[in-house]
Amino acid sequence: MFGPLYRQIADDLQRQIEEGILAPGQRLPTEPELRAHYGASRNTVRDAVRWLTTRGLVRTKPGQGTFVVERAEPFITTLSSHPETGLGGGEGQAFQAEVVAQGRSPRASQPRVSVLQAAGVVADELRVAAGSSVVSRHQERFIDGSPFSLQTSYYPMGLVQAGAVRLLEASSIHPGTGAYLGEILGLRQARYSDLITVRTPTVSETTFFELPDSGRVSVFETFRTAFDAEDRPFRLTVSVFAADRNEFAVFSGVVPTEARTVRSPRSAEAGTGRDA
Amino acid sequence: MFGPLYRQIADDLQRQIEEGILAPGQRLPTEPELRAHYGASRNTVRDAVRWLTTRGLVRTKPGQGTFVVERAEPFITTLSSHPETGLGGGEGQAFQAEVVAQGRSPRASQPRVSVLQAAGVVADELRVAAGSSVVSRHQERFIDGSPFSLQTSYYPMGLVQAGAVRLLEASSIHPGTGAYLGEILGLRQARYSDLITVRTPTVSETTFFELPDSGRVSVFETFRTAFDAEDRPFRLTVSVFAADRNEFAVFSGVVPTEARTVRSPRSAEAGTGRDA
DNA sequence: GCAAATTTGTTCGTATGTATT
DNA sequence: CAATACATACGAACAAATTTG
Repeated sequence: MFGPLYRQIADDLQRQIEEGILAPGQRLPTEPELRAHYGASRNTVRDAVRWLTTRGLVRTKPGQGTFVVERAEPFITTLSSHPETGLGGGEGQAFQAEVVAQGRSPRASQPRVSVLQAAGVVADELRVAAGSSVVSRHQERFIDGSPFSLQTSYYPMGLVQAGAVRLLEASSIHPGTGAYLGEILGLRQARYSDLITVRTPTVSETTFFELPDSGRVSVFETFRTAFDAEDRPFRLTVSVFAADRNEFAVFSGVVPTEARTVRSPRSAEAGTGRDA
Repeated sequence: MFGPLYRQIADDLQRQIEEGILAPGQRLPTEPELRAHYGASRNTVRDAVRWLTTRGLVRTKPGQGTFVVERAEPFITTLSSHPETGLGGGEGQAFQAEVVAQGRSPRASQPRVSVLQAAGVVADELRVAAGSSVVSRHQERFIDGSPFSLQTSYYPMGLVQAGAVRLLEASSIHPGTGAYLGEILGLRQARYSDLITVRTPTVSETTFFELPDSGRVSVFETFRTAFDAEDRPFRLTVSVFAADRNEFAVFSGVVPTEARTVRSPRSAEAGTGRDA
């Protein structure tokens, strides 16, 4: 046996978790029990448990115990546009449809609408002057009751002045904001570009997604800029997803409709030539 | 003042880092110095430093000290296909071109070629029987000398039997494997699908990417399945990237060539309505 | 509703080991 | 080899959260 004692204990517990001896959701032995079992001090067994916590294998709850984490079945969002609707994953109607298609149940909060001054990415992507007004529409989204995404769309105030006054309504626009803009202004989403990043969550995101306080789970942040037929940007949508329960699919080229299904590769990890 | 003492110390150090009082690369005060400064025990200042370590703000080096981490400029990989070449980011020639276009310097190791039995995702995606032979071509990629990605492509052995014997060569295939398959077998990549996931790194990935041992930085894993004109899969490419220095872009719809540039939104984060 | 028991969280102290300069 | 700096390990006490009686 080699390495520090706390690592040996952590490795042994990790092995038990991976072999299913300690099943997901199950409580680990308490600190005094581990202490007796491994003949180590309390601080050392706590170091071992912390090692597992940092790697997301277990979660400690004060007053209750330490539990093996249960991994949620990842939800797959399609980022490329659907051939017919031109809509990509996560957007209004596409979100609802995609969730239902995966046999799960979507819910979205009423939008929180505000008018603010464009700055940073918002001004850059919408190509408006910094300080000019933009409409922000923010929604919280849930799947099967669990927090799924935080989404904020920004529209230049010019769209409202041109007649799209419902952008300021603090309620969902049926059948969809895109359709509404097409109807009122003849605006058509000709293309869009997505940028996907991963970063550490903010405090409010940690709260919303119920992430562990360790900073271990990061969030996906996608920036989607939509362009009209004249290639002018008219919307920026910033979405945030928890990285531990979301995956993204992208299709390129002509895709037969029946082929547009994906499943997570996680359930069948063997055979990729990875090490253990 | 509220919260545990170690958090107060950690928050104060974090503030100093964010305000630039402690610049990237700079050494933090030593444990005895922090101990004197904050009037806390050594274990407590160590808890504070660990808090920062877990969140990736600092890095401890035995015998040297604790240092503020320097964040590498993120590299952006385009996942959607290029209108002309049909190639997506990360693939052979596209990788070289994209890196150079961002003003950086690419390098790839010679491929490690092996023949193995298909299993799991590989068998599923290539639609071959589990246990049948597949060719695996593995490469390590570097940008500006830093480890960038681990990439493994899997081809059904049937392609070799049909005449594409160079797939077994343990050297790069010029001008590209895709072009070679087109030349020899008339195989054309009509479409592909990508799946993007984030997971914790394996041990060998931690070594290759020189990731902190804290398990904090996760890796992107992309699964790209390429299909021919008859919509049969002929290649699966699994790529792994460090999540702390990579981003992905996706373009949909008709995209003017001059619009196909992206920059990271990280440098201009203000104005997205996020909290601090 | 309250009190006791259980379980993890925080903080101190001390000693020794390992890596680097 | 010596000095410096972080890593590991032990012990002890009290606090906070939760469940149970």
